[in-house]
Amino acid sequence: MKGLKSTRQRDIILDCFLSSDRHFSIEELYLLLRAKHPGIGYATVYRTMKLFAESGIAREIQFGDGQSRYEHLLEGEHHDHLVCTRCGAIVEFENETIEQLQTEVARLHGFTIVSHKLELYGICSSCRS
Amino acid sequence: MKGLKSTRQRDIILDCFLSSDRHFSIEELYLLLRAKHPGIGYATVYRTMKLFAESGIAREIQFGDGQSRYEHLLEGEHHDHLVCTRCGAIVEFENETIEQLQTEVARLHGFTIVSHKLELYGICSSCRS
DNA sequence: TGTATATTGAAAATCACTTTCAATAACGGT
DNA sequence: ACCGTTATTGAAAGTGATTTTCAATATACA
Repeated sequence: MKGLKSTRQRDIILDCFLSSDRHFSIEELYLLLRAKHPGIGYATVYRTMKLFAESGIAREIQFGDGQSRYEHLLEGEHHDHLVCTRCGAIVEFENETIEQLQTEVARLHGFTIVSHKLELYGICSSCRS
Repeated sequence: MKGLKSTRQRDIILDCFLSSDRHFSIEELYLLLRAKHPGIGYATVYRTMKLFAESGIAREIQFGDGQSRYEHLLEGEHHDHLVCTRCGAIVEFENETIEQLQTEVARLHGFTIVSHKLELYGICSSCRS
């Protein structure tokens, strides 16, 4: 891993983080970790996830609920999110056409895009029925 | 204004907010206000902007810098943002095709969209040169 | 194995907001 | 204009998420 020491805590956190597809908040991850490994500190989870984000293993996302969440970031993969505002369900999607249009819009305004954030908020089918 | 009492403070804040096209953070707005009107309190600015957002005069936006910002919200108007990560410049844009594609993506996943957030982060032309 | 350096956990600190509460100001009726 | 009711205000205290501090401990490498 990119210049990071391998420590017991980091191994445990990475393991837990990778073993689920959830979009973890630190709080959730911390509680889950504590269940199996009572010794791990709050600050360590924060620090470690931040580190993972910096080294490209994880991506930090915010859905406006006041907490940062982290998701896996696989090589070169990119996706956006659909968020159900009723039950909190999160669906990932990719749309190449939208991405192209974004680049085009940016170009028209003289910007070179580095990254983007697209989130669609709505009601999922099970909440609607 | 929608059931809101007109007070000296609200008039001043609204005036200041509307007199600029900036995407104000509360902090910025507060400091600007203090210059002319030393008596206005921090909490009042927070409360008032939140109120403006609820009554449809302003829209709250977040660019991931940890602070909420507010922009004017004109009747039924909607736009997204290009943000320069170097100088912080913000450009607004609209793209009907992207909006349509979003609705389509949501439909495919069984979602009914209520709102969305699209932000493009990059480097603007003057920062690039 | 020794040692320089990084990491850890607990607690305190910070940051952006929100709430509390007593004082003050608006609004509506008279 | 005056009064009473109710909303709004400012200062300070409180929140909740995240960060920092610091002494103790663990890791990597000579």
